[in-house]
This record gives sequence, C-alpha cells and structure tokens, in this order.
Amino acid sequence: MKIGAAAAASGVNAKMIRHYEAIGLLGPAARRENAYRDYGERDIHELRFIRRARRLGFSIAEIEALLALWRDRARPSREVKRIAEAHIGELEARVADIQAMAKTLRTLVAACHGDDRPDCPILDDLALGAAGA
Amino acid sequence: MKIGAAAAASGVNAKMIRHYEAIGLLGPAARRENAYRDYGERDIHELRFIRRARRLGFSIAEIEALLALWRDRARPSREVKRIAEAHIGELEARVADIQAMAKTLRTLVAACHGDDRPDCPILDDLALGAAGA
DNA sequence: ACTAAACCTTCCCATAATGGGAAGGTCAAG
DNA sequence: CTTGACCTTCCCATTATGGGAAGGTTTAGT
Repeated sequence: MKIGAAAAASGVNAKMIRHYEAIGLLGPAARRENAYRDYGERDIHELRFIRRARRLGFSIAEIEALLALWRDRARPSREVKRIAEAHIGELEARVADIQAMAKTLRTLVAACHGDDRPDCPILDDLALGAAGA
Repeated sequence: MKIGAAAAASGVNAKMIRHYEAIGLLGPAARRENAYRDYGERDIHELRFIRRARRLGFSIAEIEALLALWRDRARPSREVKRIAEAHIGELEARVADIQAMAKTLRTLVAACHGDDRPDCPILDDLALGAAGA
C-alpha cells in the first residue's frame, strides 16, 4: 500500500504520516524499489491508533507512551490507566481555564450596550487591567 | 522607562514586548540616544490591555482589532461586543470539544482494571479506531 | 507507444505565542 | 575601572499541521 492509500485507509494524511515517521513516532516505513513507502495492515492499525488518540487530545509524547504499551502485550493495564487519568486531568484543567475566561467575558458582554454609543465596559475593563486579574 | 521597568509595570515580559512590536501589534517604541526603548504611561496602558486580553484568551489578531477600537474614542460599542461575543463562541466550542474527549476517556478509564493484568479497554478502543470516532 | 494526470520523493517555509541563548553595547555602583 | 545588571539584535526551539517547490514514477487514456 502506498502512502496515499495508507492515508485514506487510516484517516491520517500523507504529510502527517511522513511527519510521524520523521519524529520517530513510527519506525521507518518499508520501501519499494522505487523508494516509495510501503504500508501493510499493521501500519494502518498503528496509524488509526494514533489518529484516535489525537482525537482524544493526547499529545504526541503521550501517544508515544501509549503506543509502546500497546506494542507490549504484557504491559500492566495500570500504566495505561494512569496515563489516561492524567490526561483527563489536563483536559479538565483546560476546561476550567476556558470557562473562567468565558464567564468573565459574558459578564462584560452583558454590560455592553452594543449599539452606536462609544462607551463600552469591555474595553474599559481591558484597559484597567484590574478587576478579576 | 526602559523595557525592563515597562515589563515589571505591565506584567508583559521584555521578550514579549519586543515581539509585539516586531509583529506590529504595537507601534515602534520611542528610542533613547543609546537606542534603548523608552516607554511612557500610555505604552504601559496598552501593554496591560494586551496582557489582560491574552488572559481572556483573545488571539493576537483579535487583540489587534480590540486595540484599534480602543484607540478610536468614537467607535460604536456594537463592534466591540461583536468581537467579544464571537470569542465567547469560540471558547464555548473549545469547551465542548474538550469535554467530549474527557467524557469518552472517562468511560474508557472506568472500564480499565488498572492493575497488573494486561487487558485494557483503553488501548483496545484506540486500536479499533471505531467506536465514537 | 506517448502523453498527461496523479502520485511519490525530499527539502524548505509558515503558522501562533512564547521563550532560550549568544554576541555585543551600555550604564550604575562599588 | 571593574563587575554585574541591563539593553540591543539575531538565530533557534517549541507543538502539530500543512503549503509548495523541484524532480522522479506510475498509470490511464488516446
């Protein structure tokens, strides 16, 4: 399977497949005589794994760890669970962060007329750099 | 005020102040005879504005627009409100995204023993690349 | 068989925002 | 007058993704 077909089969585009290989997330791909990369079912499987993990917000570094565990048939599930839980923690922290921003903004937006008048509590607040900071 | 003092006064570090100038978010700073950048109260004000907007998650591009509105005493508040509302929309979308990831992960984590046994629904799910994708 | 499109290769560049660090100039205090 | 703290510019790194060039290959249509 050439890289284009592998991309179609895995959902990871060709550019990214090469990139994952370049950074060592994937081992060097098999090559045909014409130097084209050649992929098999196992590779597609790994690519799908990566794509799915990315969709769950795992970083490349985390995926590297997960892939290593996945390749190791005897790994303890404890380790996997730990990584996943840590990641959930990160996600929750990000949500809290963003929600705090949104909350502040909603307050400001509610206080802004939003018409032709120039006075605007949103800009006032940003300018003051005081409240809530 | 030299750049270090401006950084201390505004909360934006010197490296970032130069960066904001380089990308055109701030106009070229006044210079002393020795070529050192020189800042006044007005500049500190702008820097604080930027810092606060960054904390609310606005991108540099959005801040550029907000700064332009802020500098224009006669702007209609409508425009400011529009930008802020759009940004709230982005923030909410990001929250929804992340929460969806966290939800899936929580389900997987709950199904994983997390002990010495190797079987792990988390890895199984990633490998399948099917459910929920 | 020939040509054009589609596909592959590597290499460089760009994004957004932040920062590290080098090489060199300047100022303030001891 | 030296030492340390500060300033300057310039280059590089980060994270993940991708655009695009220049050049070689395969495939499909005529």
